[in-house]
Amino acid sequence: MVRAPFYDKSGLKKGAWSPEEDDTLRVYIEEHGHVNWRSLPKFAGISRCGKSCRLRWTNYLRPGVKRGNYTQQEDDLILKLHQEFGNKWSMIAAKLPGRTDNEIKNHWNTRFKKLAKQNPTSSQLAKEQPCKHESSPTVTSQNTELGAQSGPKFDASVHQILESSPLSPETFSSDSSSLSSNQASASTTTSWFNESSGDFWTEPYQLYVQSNYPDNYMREEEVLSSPSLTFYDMGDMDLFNQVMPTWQENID
DNA sequence: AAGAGCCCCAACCGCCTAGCC
DNA sequence: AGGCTAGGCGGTTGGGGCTCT
Repeated sequence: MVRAPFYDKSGLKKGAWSPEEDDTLRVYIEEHGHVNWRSLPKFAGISRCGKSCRLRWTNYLRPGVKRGNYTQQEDDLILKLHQEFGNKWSMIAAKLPGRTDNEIKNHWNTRFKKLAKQNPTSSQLAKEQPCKHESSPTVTSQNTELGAQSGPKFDASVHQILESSPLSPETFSSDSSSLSSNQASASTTTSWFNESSGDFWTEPYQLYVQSNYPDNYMREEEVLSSPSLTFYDMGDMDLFNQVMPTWQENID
């Protein structure tokens, strides 16, 4: 499951954490806090880099960290927040008490790969319907490229789902992703949306939103009133539409 | 039963940003 | 203003466990 422990050139331990190391780190942080991660391992007597300690603490040892089994509310909320924030896992995690960005990221990746695989209609749609981002030449060329590179149907459906994701073009390209480059393509995407017609695209977003979250979750109105709910949120409705039925079935 | 392939997730890596000098 | 450092973030990888054949 995890990498086998080993020591790097500088003598720092890497790979899986032992229970003893966990205890040492937990006890030290509970007693002294974590003012300086870089010097923490030295004072705590752990042969790890500070970064590794921070990660272990935030993702595993920190009190209140929930593990496994996502509730339907959490799944729904992750979907919703991903529409707003894209792959900003830390921002999504901030709205999900007890969940870490790393865990949500893993959950999203594995869950959506699985769902995309289970939903053959999405790959069918990719063939039969023009890509909704077609107005963007850059994205279109990338789609073609990706389609050629990846053979299996599975990949096509995954790509289609992820293309609908806010950051998808850049995320899937070989270039590094950035918000600004996404925002740069906003105008083309928006123009596509404005030109489109049909019930689906005019359906209110609320249709897909459950309003019965506990108070500690982000409230629906908070999401809807968010100024960042712009072009890509509506673009992501495609993703939502494809995945939600399967998602719900799996949960039920 | 056993080998192959896939899934899942902890951990790592590289980059970016904020803060300090 | 520019360089340095530490912390944080998102993407990727490694490998044990699970499922399939």
